[in-house]
Amino acid sequence: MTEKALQQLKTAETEKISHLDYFNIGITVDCVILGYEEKELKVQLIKSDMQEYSGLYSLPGDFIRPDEDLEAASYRVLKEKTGLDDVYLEQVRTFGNIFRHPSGRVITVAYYSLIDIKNHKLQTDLNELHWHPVNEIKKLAFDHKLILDTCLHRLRQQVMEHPVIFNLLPEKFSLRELQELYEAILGVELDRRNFRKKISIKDWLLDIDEMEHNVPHRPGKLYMLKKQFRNKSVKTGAVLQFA
Amino acid sequence: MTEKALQQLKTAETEKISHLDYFNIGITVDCVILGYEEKELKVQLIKSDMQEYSGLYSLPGDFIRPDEDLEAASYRVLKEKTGLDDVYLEQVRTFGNIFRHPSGRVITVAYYSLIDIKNHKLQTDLNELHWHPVNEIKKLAFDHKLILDTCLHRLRQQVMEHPVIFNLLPEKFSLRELQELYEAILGVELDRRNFRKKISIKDWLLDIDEMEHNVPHRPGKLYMLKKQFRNKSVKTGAVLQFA
DNA sequence: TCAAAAGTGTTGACTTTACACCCATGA
DNA sequence: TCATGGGTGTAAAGTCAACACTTTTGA
Repeated sequence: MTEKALQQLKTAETEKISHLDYFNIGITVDCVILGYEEKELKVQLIKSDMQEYSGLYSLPGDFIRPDEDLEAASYRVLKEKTGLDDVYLEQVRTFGNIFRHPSGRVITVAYYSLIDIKNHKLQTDLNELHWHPVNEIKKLAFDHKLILDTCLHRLRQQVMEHPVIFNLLPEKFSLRELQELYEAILGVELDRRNFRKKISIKDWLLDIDEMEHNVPHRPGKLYMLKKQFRNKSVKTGAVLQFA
Repeated sequence: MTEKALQQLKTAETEKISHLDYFNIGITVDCVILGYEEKELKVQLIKSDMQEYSGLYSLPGDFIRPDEDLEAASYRVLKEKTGLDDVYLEQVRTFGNIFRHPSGRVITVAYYSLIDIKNHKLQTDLNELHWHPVNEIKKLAFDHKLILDTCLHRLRQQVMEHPVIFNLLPEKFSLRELQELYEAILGVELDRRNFRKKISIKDWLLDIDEMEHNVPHRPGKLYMLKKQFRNKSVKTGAVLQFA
């Protein structure tokens, strides 16, 4: 490369200046925080504090700080809203329609996370966030209904392929609880015998030789997810298919 | 809601001002433009014009304009680089590590698109973009190798579930070409008889009663993708599984 | 003793895989 | 006539879906 050609190359410094005009789009993360309780999938929502969407709920989110990674921003939102940090978190999609936010041009990166609602460290009264059954949500502020639906769609794909669903359950759970959770997420009924066969083939579970307590019927065995499958984001794995 | 409470709600106008500090992150789209030629999957790359990455290739991309949607930005990049507009395009993931770009904080939304290289409208000499076989790419500027790999991973998922692969082929193609393309993308060898059976079950193809020409062997029949499957982005569909 | 859920196998239907021969064409 | 790929079916293995009865516990 000649010296002249070298001079014509942009440097980080010159490009920074020439592109300053474009540094005027806001960028946020929005978190679809999902939990499971009373046989229902629930999501954390907050009353929108924008006049334009007064009365509607919205997803928790925040602007990304210039010195923070995308994942760090969504972990920060999660930590601020739930008090939890060691949670499953996954990027789903970025939403950037021009008029999606009344304050101006704001592009948002959507994440979903899976929470064990019964976790004793979970603090949802820190804020004005509350759990809402996802099946009862008809309308949200901004494009948050679309974001929620996109995350739920992704979640359905993920639970069929990876052992992520366990992030929604307590450490110890029965096969009935697990099956009911699959049914809640997928919106189908599953055959108990076939379900147990398929789960057993996966070899995800550890039989801890404990039983349920305080159930008004014959107690079931309790299981834990094997350590090697306790991931906080998806890498790879085999496919799980139900009838 | 009381009048006082109403006054405490943010308006779009007040929020815009309070958040101005955050409007200092650059946001771009990067396009993984894929084509298929000589039994190889290829991607369009340009010599990086940044001194920091001198000698390396990078993906085409550009800053998103404040008045343009994400998809519009990636279509614009595509149109500028290839001259094509009616192409398959899909968002894959957003990359936003703090130091991914030497010019400053730049978050990029990655898209991949599928191009018929033999399309007569394709103009790749408009720019300094050229086709590179994806299997020969070891290193790219920025985090573009990671972006490329992520897109290829998504592409492999998509071709198993949706009839998107046809965007890489000419309008009329033989079953051999189609099978070789699947093999190139998935990196596996497929059994010819089983492949044809599975494709036939999908009922994606129209037998147009034409034959190949100028092949040094018995010519095969030509097919077209049925109109109802000619989508320029993925919606839904059944799963295709190979041996 | 009743209600509720736990736990457990088999069969038939379907899907997937492995595999080989003759045919049509161009060189 | 040779080389190349086109075109086609079957059988065995594996997977999936449907289905019922006995057991255990708490109330």
